[in-house]
Amino acid sequence: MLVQNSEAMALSAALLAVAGDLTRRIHEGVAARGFEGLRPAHGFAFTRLAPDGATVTDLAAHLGVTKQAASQLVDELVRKGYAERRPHPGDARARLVVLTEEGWACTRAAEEAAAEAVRAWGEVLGEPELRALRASLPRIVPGGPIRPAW
Amino acid sequence: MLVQNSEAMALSAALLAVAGDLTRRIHEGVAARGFEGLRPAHGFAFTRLAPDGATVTDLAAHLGVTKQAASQLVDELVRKGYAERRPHPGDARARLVVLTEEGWACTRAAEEAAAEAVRAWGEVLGEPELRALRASLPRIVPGGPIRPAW
DNA sequence: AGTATATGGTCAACCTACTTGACCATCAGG
DNA sequence: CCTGATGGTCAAGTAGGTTGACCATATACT
Repeated sequence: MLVQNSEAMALSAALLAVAGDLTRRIHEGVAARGFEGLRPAHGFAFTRLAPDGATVTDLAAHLGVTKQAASQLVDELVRKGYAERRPHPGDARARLVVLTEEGWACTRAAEEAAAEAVRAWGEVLGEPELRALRASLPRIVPGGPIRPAW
Repeated sequence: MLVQNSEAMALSAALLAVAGDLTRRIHEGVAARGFEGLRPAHGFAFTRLAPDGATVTDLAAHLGVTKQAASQLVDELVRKGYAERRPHPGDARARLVVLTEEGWACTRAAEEAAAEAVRAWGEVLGEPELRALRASLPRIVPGGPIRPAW
């Protein structure tokens, strides 16, 4: 029992360390590609806006914050030229927030940075272990929202 | 290349989702065991204080914040009865922050909550995959500090 | 149709965790 | 001893979030 708990803590600590490292690497990689003044929270917003845009309320639910906070975040993205608010087709109350071309470029930069980080893992672990990770992790929290958690 | 990037994103997203889920489960598990009013950041502080205590400056470095912020966090832990400041043996400037008995109880609660979460993973993945995870993850960021990262 | 209620969004005020800057006490090296 | 570096706190400012009030539009119910 004591051993089991300490094993669980070791696994948990390693996971959180890797997650922290990944977040930092993506953030730095994005900044290094010229997209500055962005925080990780913006990245999580991008993942929701990317496909077809989203409403402020959708975004708030995705990020786990109030819609007021989400609205402020959108303000910031709009001010910096990464997103824009358009009228919502089929609901005059709502507004559809979509990425600008600059927003898409930033999304691609984040993907490149993530790929770099994952390549670094591959060099340490080797291909088979990396594939095992790729197979295991998505099964743990299947539909899990990707958002800041602490 | 496009495939590689999107694979990397899928792996990254899964990892962040698992990390977020783990953080949430530990937090809720600790609260469910009667330790309320604690944020995840406090947990990260506990992991540093646990062995033999630490100075405020040590703690600040561990958490990646200023020593003033660390000091405020210690104030809070002291006020809630989880830690206490003692004179530092061998350095009259410094003060050693150590866990109280309540602090140790909370640490054990966090370990139990983490063990519960990991057990849930085991039920989804099966023992072999879980062991593979336990073997792989610590190799990615060997000495990585466990701290909030976004 | 007509009213009532729910929903999307914003404005304003407040809260909290963190920062920067100044400062004091103590340590360590000449 | 001085002198600079280090551990720690106090005070004030900032950033990102919250709660609460409010308007416009959509949806449901007679």
